[in-house]
Formats: sequence, structure tokens, C-alpha cells
Amino acid sequence: MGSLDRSLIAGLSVFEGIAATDLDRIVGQARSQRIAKDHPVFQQEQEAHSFFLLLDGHVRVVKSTPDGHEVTVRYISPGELMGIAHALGRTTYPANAIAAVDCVVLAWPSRLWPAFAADFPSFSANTYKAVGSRLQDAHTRVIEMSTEQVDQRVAHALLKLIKQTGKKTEEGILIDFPISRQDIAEMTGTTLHTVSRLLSAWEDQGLVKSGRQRVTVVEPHRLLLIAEGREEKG
Amino acid sequence: MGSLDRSLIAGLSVFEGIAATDLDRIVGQARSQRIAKDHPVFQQEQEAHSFFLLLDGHVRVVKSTPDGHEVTVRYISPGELMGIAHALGRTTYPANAIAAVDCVVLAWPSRLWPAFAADFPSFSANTYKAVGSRLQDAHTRVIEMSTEQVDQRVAHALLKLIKQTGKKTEEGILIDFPISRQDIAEMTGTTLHTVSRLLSAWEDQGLVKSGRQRVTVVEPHRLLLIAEGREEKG
DNA sequence: CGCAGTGTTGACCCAAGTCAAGTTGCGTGG
DNA sequence: CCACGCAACTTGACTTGGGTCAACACTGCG
Repeated sequence: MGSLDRSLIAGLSVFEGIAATDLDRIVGQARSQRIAKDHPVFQQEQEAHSFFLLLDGHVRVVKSTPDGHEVTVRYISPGELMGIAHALGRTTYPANAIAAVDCVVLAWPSRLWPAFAADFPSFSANTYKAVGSRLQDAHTRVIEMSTEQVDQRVAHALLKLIKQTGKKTEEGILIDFPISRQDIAEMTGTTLHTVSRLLSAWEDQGLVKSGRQRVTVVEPHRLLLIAEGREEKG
Repeated sequence: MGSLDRSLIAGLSVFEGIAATDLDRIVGQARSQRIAKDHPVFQQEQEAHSFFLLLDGHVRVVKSTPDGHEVTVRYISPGELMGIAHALGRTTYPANAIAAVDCVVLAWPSRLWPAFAADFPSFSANTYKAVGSRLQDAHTRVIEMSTEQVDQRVAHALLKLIKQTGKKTEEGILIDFPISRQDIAEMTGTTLHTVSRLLSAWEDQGLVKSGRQRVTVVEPHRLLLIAEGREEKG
């Protein structure tokens, strides 16, 4: 602490259109925090004391059902806000947020939210824009779950992941954090067995390369054909 | 037009905490509009020129996919806002809104949104709270689609509908607008055939009574058992 | 009266879940 | 540094929920 400055957040889309001095004031009230891999940033049902900005790493947002199922809602990438329960009139977090790798976050006490929203209208507008696109995403998920086959959903999930966090390698586009078959199953509403079979088949066709907690998409274009249901499976 | 007054909106939760004179100013800028059954209030991809408050009736919000599937996102009840694309940074409507019965709505030009939000903070807070609960709902839908069997999803959908718009009759709780097997299928990601079979079976067991575009839930409690997967199907 | 929209039911089939038995590869402690 | 153990992954065999296809029945409107 102490050495936080506006360079950490300048240039992020949520803080677009905010003056440098205001950025200083905002950052000044944050506390920086490191979260070790597999540790929670916040937990479902817990009092929403803070909201967070992910500076570095990747966070998996998971909802647990009473009967023991886990559903991955989304992955958070650097630069995104999370735990903004308060902005949406909630007092508890709606899900668990787990660090997929070692992470660095900024945390602000939730009670600062109303003042931030009032003092920096573009901040609140940007935030609600982000909320809007999450709502959009959630509806897209519902539609995918309602109308698509498992192979299409898994293909869509991989495409979203490489778009969000893809890293070019000489083999293709790598998903840049450890992700298991089980994780992919929890994102797509299927089982690790089915994901494993699909990835094996796609590997045979040269579409992807995958290993232990690693997936590289070799041919995004053909994967897109599968996602859109335009390619018959061989 | 001309005779709109604050009594139309006073008491609605979105307008909670707003002074009477302000309510007058708000209503004064609205235009009242009737929408005939099966006609659109607004349409997917259309420029979001207005946002709406449903005064009377029921509106079905539907997303159409490129390949011709229709997914019902939600039903709107009197007192709820809709078409608030602008508040979420969108310039087009994300879905079709169709009047399930003859409806009456208030419409405001979208360009008024920023002024409303700035002048009536409790209005914007209430709205975002509503958005938050829609996001919540959407996530719940995703979880249901991922983890529940069709019978559970249909049971949940019926329970949500009677909670939202149920009307007590001597037979049970009636869903208070015309709803077809197809409509229920589009809410739950299944087919009209499966819905028909389920309703027939449940009717045999005395759980529901149903007819042409009419569903009455006779035993909500037992339906809840099915929704939660705690009752084996006989 | 006829037809179009809605609903019912039966027969069949297949995508994907379940169950079961491995194999592979990484991290840890001896 | 090796080997032990476990977590991650693979693959086969089998089962089944619920989708598809097809035929028919009801009902209220024009």
C-alpha cells in the first residue's frame, strides 16, 4: 500500500472520461490485495463489504446450488470490476469468485459506491454499461442452453475464452490460464466426460491441441463453424 | 392524452421515494399508449427511441435467433419498466416485446433518461435494483437450464408465473393471461410436445388443471416438490 | 361449416449422461 | 532424484430423457 497511483487504472474502459485528479482520489481510497491461486476473492451469500477491480490474473465466478452442482457464470479478466452487488441494490455477493491463478485486485469499501456514482457520472454510466453487457451475456447463455447442442456450446465457450484471454503461440491461440475439462463442463452445462470426448475428437481433426489444464485452439474458424452448427461432425 | 396524472405511477416501487410534484413532472413527459394483443411494444434491433412502463396487461419478451428459434426471456407485469436499453448503454432493443393481452403503457423518449437519472437518484437506484434482479433471474435461468430436468424447469416456470401473475380461483391459482404449450416450451427450453405430456400427467395427478391457453395450478406445494426434484414421478 | 391454431398421444431414436475401468503426468516427501 | 499418490484425463459399454415424426382431436372464429 501507499504506492498506488492512477497509472494502475488510467486507460481502463470503466474509468474512461475521468480527470486525472479524480483518478488519484479514486485510487487513493482503494486497497491493493493479492489473492493466491484457488483462493476466494469473495463468497456467495457473504456480506458485500467491498467491490473489486481485477488488476492482474483471472477470476472464475461460480454459483453453487443447494444440491451440490456448480455452474460457472463467467471469467473475469484484468480491468474488469467484480463484486458490484451494491450497485445493483444487493447486500450480499451472488456468487463465489475464485482466483484461477495468483491475482492482484484493488478493493474499495462498498459504502463508497454511492459517492463515486454521484461524483463521477461517467464512472457509473460505464459501470451500468458493463452490467448491461453482462445481462446480455447471461441472456445469450440462456439462449445457447435452450437451442444448441453440447458441441456447439463447448465450441462457443472456447471461442469466448480465446477472445477474452487468448494468447497467440506458434501452435494456435492458447487459453491463458489453467482450465480443466471439469471447468469447461461447468461453463456449458455438461459433464467432463462429454467435454473430454469432444476435445479428443477435435484434437484428432487438428482443430485444437489440449493437455492437462491447457487448451489451445488451432483453427478458430472451423471451431466457429461447429459453434454455429454449420459443420457436420466427421 | 392530456389527462395523465401521478396517480398512475404513485405507489409503484420504481417511483418510491419521489416527491408528488416530481411525479407530476415525470408523468407529464410521458405519452400513454395502448397496444393490442399480439402487437409489439418494441422490436429487437430497433432503435431504442423510448422506454416504457407497463400500466396494464402482460408483455412477453422474446429473443429470436438467426436460425429461427424463439426464446422467451421473461414476462412483464404491470408496474414494471421495459425497454430501458438506454440505461444500460445500448442504442437498440435487445429483444421483441409482444403484448400477451391488450395492454396500456406509458412511453418516455429515451433522451429523457439521463435527466431523470440525474434529477431523481432514487429513481435510478430503483431501476438499477430492478436490473440487478433481472441479472439475478437470468443467472438463475442459466443454472436451471444447466442442472435441472425438463419437468423441474417447467414446474419452476409455472411457479414463477403464478407468483408473478397468479389469480386465485376456486379451482386453484390461475395464470392470468393466455399461455400456450408452445409459450411454456419457449420459456423452458423444451418442446410443446414435452410440455403437453407433462401437463397431461400432472392433470391426471390432480396437480394442475389446464385447457386451451389456460393453466391453473391446483397444488402449488406438490408442484414445488417436483421443481426441487424431491418427488419421483408416478 | 370449414379451417387454422392449439393440443394430445403414440412410436421411435439418438445425443449425451452414467457407470466403470483404465492411463497419464505432476507435485511432494522420503 | 525417484517413486508414490492423487488429480486430471481418456475411453468403452450401456442407458435413458426427451426430442422428432406422425397422426389425429378439439374448439372457436370468420
